[in-house]
Amino acid sequence: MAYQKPYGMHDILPEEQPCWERARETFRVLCERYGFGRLDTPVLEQTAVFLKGVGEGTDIVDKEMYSFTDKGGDDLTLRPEFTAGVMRAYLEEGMRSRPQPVKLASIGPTFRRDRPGAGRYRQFHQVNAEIIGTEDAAADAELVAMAASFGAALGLGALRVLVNSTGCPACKPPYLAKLGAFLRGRRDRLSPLDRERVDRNPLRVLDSKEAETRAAIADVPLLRDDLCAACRGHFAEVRTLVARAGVEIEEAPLLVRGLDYYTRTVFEIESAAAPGAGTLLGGGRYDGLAEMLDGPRTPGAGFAGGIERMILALKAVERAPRAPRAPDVFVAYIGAAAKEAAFTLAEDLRRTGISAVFGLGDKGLKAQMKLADRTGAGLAVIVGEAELAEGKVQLRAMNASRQELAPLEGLPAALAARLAREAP
RNA sequence: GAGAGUGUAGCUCAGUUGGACAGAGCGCCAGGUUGUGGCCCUGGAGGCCGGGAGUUCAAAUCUCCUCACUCUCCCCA
Repeated sequence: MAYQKPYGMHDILPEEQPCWERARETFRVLCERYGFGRLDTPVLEQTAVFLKGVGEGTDIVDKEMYSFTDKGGDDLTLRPEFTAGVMRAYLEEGMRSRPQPVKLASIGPTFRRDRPGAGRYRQFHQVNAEIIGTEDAAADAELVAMAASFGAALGLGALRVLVNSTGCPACKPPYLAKLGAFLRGRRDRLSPLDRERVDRNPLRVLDSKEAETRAAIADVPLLRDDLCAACRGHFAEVRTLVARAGVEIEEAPLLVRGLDYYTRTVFEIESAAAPGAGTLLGGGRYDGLAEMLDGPRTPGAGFAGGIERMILALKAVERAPRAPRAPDVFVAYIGAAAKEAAFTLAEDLRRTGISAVFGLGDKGLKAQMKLADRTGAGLAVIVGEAELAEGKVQLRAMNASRQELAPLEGLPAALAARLAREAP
């Protein structure tokens, strides 16, 4: 093979597109229903947007970004996530002067240079929704409910919705000090990997999957018990509202997320049926993000979902994915003299709104009919020189193997009527 | 970044203790019907056996390196 796709990236072939369209369309409908406006930001941002927004010290910034200097000397980075760029746009485009909060939804490719695995790619696609400009716990609740609805509407089956609060600048630092002291006290009982994390990123030790660590920290102090009154109340309201919305949640006191900007609510949704697919959707509140980007204090919350992962989960639940849409009509012809008339007919059909595939390739009728069969078209129009002389064509119903003569004149309109009648 | 496994035609895979031109099924193309698909029959195209180096009289088969994929870990979507 001469050339290969970049490591960890993938081609999305035509037969996979129905799943993708379903994911995109489901998200679009949901955004409309929840009142989100669509925002498209550049795939590239100034590197500083992510350095400041996502945070130095996070895995994403330290080792997973695709950064480069362009020919003009600008430091640019392929977005590893949406939120920082969306906030940058919110600030730069003056969205502070719109009615608050502003609800923004995005969808597109994101890039992280980590080790590829199942449902994990270096270029992957996310859906993203942000509510910027309010601290209201109802915003958090709405996002959790929306993320869960998205999974349900896609048909992902049973989901686990994990929710936690990571506190605020008032209650988190004291807790971190307490946690650090606790962990340092039993550093020798932690796994080697977690020993290093004690100083670098103590919160991450909490959701460690290493057995020895889990055993060692069974009685670790939880932030849940040390939240300040405001955070405690906020978290309680989020849980109540989500529950009222009929979404079942699990409190996950050990859940932390790897991005610096999270405050208060964090949540993750995974498939109960396909736990191997990893986190399907995840998000939380980021009241400090705007200030990290040198903007005025602006609260916000959001979530992102990995489309590849959701499709993976979808396939685990439903094994007969929708087939790509077949054309309505295949247009075949016999003899060079009929080619022009057939080609013109195909164009006329398309202008009438009928999907038509023309028998490309100067093939014989047999080969064209075989192609017609493979495309799945329900109807074939055969333009033959003999019939053409009388202004007629053959109209063949592929499934029924029946065919009849039909006038070429007005055929598009006649077929449109016929297809409308046969449609469910 | 760490560990393990896999890599033969577009796809799914055979290929015996290293031995002569590398195979099957499906798919693709063509013919069997001057102008008709699905089933059947016949034929054809398509592989430097992931790539490179080495061992050997001889390598798809053994060794090393490299690339890609899969699965854990890490991290997350």
